Amino acid sequence: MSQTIEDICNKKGVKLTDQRKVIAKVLSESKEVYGESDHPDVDELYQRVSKLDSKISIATIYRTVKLFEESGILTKHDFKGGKARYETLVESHHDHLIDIKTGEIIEFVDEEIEKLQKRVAEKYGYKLVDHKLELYGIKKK
Amino acid sequence: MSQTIEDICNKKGVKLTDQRKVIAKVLSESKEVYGESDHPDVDELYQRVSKLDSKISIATIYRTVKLFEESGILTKHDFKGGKARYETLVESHHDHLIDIKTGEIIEFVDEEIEKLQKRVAEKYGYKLVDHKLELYGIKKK
DNA sequence: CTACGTGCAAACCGTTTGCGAGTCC
DNA sequence: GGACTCGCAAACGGTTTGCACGTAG
Repeated sequence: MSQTIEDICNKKGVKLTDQRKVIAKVLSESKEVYGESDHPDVDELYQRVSKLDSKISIATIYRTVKLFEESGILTKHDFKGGKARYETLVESHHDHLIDIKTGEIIEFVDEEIEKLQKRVAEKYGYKLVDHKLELYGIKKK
Repeated sequence: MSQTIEDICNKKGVKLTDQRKVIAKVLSESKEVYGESDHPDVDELYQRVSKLDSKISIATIYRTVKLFEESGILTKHDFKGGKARYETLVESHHDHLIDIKTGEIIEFVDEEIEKLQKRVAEKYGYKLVDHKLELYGIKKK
């Protein structure tokens, strides 16, 4: 049922080169290997990819990541700290709760907030096409 | 009642040099001159400042903007597009609705969303210390 | 004299790009 | 052959920083 990155590439006519296959593999393994809330930046991806094929350049990572983003495989996040971070797109949309101490990320969905956002946009005469909600918190002991 | 940027600097022990006074002036005039939803980036600030004193370097703008941010005078936003944009801190918190066509920014507050955010954080055992909500929309005709 | 602020230019860092070489059809 | 992809190194753009020179106390 769930389609692989390779499936999506085929469907969209994106050529699957060896390098892209390696990157796709790293991406699809991300969540399993590195935890559910894995949001690697390009540098991290580069390092993970390098273990499988040390010949792949960081420029290719950048190009592929952009390509995958345009194909709807990845989403890009500009969290605090300059570096863009990526995650594989899942069918269900979610927002992020970020631990300001550890950087740990928790994904969540809140239907009520979603609805309210739409309503706010409409109140100002806009059609909501996208949104970003980030909560920053400290873990209670 | 409302304190000026200079007041805040005095209170915090931030030395008010000539350059900083000019930058403070530009900032406090921002909303009046350029509209309520003025969120200039460093480059824009530099240009506005240059009109008053062309000797002030862009490095000083960067340093002052960072200083003011730390003093709670400005807030920094990392909207889409690489450049950081700033706005003078107002007592009432608000979020942003951004027109993806024109870049126009509408500020809004929604108490209900605020409350829900707090609740979500708590659900995961976190104390909410900050948040960012950006809505991206298209104007309806 | 000491501490700090500034202007300038160089460095920095994440990201993009031009180019020559390679690959697939 | 033509279109595309890659690795490399250079370029880019926003931001920071080292340094020499003020300037204030």
